[in-house]
Amino acid sequence: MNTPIETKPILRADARRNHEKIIDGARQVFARNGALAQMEDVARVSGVGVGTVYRHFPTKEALMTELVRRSFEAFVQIARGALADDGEPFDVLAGVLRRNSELIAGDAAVQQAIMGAGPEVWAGTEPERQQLGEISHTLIERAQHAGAMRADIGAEDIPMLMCGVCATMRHTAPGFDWRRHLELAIDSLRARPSAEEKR
Amino acid sequence: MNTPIETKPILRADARRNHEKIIDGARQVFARNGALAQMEDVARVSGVGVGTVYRHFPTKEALMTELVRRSFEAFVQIARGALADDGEPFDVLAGVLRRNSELIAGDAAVQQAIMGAGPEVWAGTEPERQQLGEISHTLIERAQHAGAMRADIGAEDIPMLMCGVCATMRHTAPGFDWRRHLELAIDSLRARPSAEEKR
DNA sequence: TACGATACGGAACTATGATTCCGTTTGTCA
DNA sequence: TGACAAACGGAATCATAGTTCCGTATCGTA
Repeated sequence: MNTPIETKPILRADARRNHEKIIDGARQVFARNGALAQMEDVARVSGVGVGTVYRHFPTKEALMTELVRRSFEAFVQIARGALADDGEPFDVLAGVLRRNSELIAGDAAVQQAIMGAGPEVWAGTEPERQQLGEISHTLIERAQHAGAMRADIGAEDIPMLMCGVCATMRHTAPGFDWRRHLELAIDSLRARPSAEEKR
Repeated sequence: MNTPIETKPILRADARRNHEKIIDGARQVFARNGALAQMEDVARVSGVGVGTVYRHFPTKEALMTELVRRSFEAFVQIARGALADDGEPFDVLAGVLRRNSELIAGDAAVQQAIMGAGPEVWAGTEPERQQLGEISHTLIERAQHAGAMRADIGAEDIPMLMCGVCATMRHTAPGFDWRRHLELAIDSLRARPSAEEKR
């Protein structure tokens, strides 16, 4: 249970180069195919052999986890930036959701991760989700304080709603429009003008 | 392209009996495991051999499609029943969503179908979705006429929102509560008391 | 009851795709 | 530049799960 000071072993130049190539290639393949991405495809698109992919990532799931984790870091950055935005608090929060949704929309693996497919991937993003939760909490409090947001909304509602929007992103049938779904979800967070008596 | 009068060949007694056993068994297995259900499991739970399952359903997907189609029939029944309900129109619609959601919550295969996993399954429920759409349309019009529902909501928004609720059902992480998600979705359909000026 | 058609069971076959293994190549350093 | 460790490539391996096949059992009928 003690952490043995994670000494990353200093990679050889070609290995370092390949590591980048693999992450770039894998991002493309996983963004398009989500968890169905195939390691052979990752290798081909990355311009290396499968063996090399496995030298850098022990399993497919570990690779996917790393990719998703990086995306979550981006979401944290965007959310963190919004903390400094002194616009109307509800709109600031809505803006974060809209911007992060645009990123999510381009990556099937991230969509699946948010939807909870794959426990390992979900667990691997714990720290980032933790941070997102704290930032959301602040943004929500501000919006509630300004009277623009329902008082009974908590930070934990946001991932749940985003999970739903992700499901719509994955749906190809006509009538499924994730941007519309997102706007409806955002509207569901708004305070109701004459509903102050909500228990 | 002509329909050759679908003469179902009159099954032998044991075959008819097995057909029921398979549907019952498959319902259990698919309800628990969704599309990950295994044909061997279906056979075992049904008390027949795999060969027999395949005699009755040509592929796993065909079996799943039939199961999901039957569930959709139940949704249609519930929705149809609501047409005769002369309660407050918005609540009538909300009631349909709540009751159908309870059914959906118990069946992973149906959740996945609604989320659009598997084009064949989705396509196989076309007639039922068609009927649901028509009924929804009526219920929505009534609620809008009563002034309780946003004017810009259409029948096609319902499956989209339900798709989102299904995603939450499948999520096991803490904080994901599909009933809460559903209530938020329902709230997003309500007319805003002082938002008559919505363009 | 005997016969032929139907239906059954489950072992065997296949396809797919993740992962491993090992002979070869490349980078680093003395 | 030579030696050795590190890293590579990709064929081979392994596991899983859908589907097929065919010898056997059962049903319906004359």
